Amino acid sequence: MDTTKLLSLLRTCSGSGSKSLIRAKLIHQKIVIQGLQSNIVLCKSLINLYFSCQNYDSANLVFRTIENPLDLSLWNGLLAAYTKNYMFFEALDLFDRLLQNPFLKPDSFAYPSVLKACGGLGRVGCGKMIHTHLIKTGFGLDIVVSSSLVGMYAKCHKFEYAIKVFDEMSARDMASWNTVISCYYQDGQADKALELFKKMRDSGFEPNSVTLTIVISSCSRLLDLERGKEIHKEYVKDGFVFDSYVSSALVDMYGKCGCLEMAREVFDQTPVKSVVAWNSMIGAYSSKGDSKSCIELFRSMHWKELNPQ
DNA sequence: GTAGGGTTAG
Repeated sequence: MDTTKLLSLLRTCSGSGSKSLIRAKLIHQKIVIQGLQSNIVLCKSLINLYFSCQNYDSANLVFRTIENPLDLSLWNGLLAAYTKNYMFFEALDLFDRLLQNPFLKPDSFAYPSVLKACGGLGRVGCGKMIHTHLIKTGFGLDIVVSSSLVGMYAKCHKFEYAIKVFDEMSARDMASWNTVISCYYQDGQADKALELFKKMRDSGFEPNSVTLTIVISSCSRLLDLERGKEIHKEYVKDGFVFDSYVSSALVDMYGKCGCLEMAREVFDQTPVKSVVAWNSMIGAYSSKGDSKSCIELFRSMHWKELNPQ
């Protein structure tokens, strides 16, 4: 069996569950038998497959078995896989090993994952060191890297630093704006978040579902029903199949503002209801003292085989 | 056919 065949096998094998894990191990075995355990493309695909099966030890083993892992994208892919799965210690550990490798240097694709790990662990000291390094190397000019810096400082509750980095960015994209709007929201400054939302639109950006989630939540926190309604009308199209984050935020906003009818309307229109949507709707009835509806919803939540948290 | 950042409640 050649590399192309193995690669297409790996690609059809996506998904989780025990079945695909067994298949992953079989393909892994074939790769080793053919002596292809240092083939970068195959290893990257196999590592991703093991991650989708949540078998992190095997993914790690694949990486460690590669004789000369001198391909940066392999490291960056593993770093991203770790942070995507909230394995922040593992990500920082891998980054350390990358720094120790005499033949490799981290590039602009490595830093976003590492900064996310720093933020996730609240390691602001580590984040600051990386910040200094980014200024020296020039990688901080990269829009994704600098947005990650903003996010890292915000996660570490260093909001002044976060805003400073954002203000100094020479170019911004949608995600940078979302990061800074979310930063104000996290800092308890929902009014500032809405202010930045306006600035974002004035700069020529149309909000996406991430933006809408944060600004609707900001309206909720400010109990600003009128503003929330406006945003709902203007940006969330009628009969549109809602994004589950946006619809949960809307249910919460209407519920908090005491507008039960609208909360229920959005809730009923949401095809795939998240746990947050259920909790927000139940919370809305609860705040009105309507325990009958609370219990009714709680029962149908179980009926839908959704586990309450 | 390569690898990166941003989202909701309690």
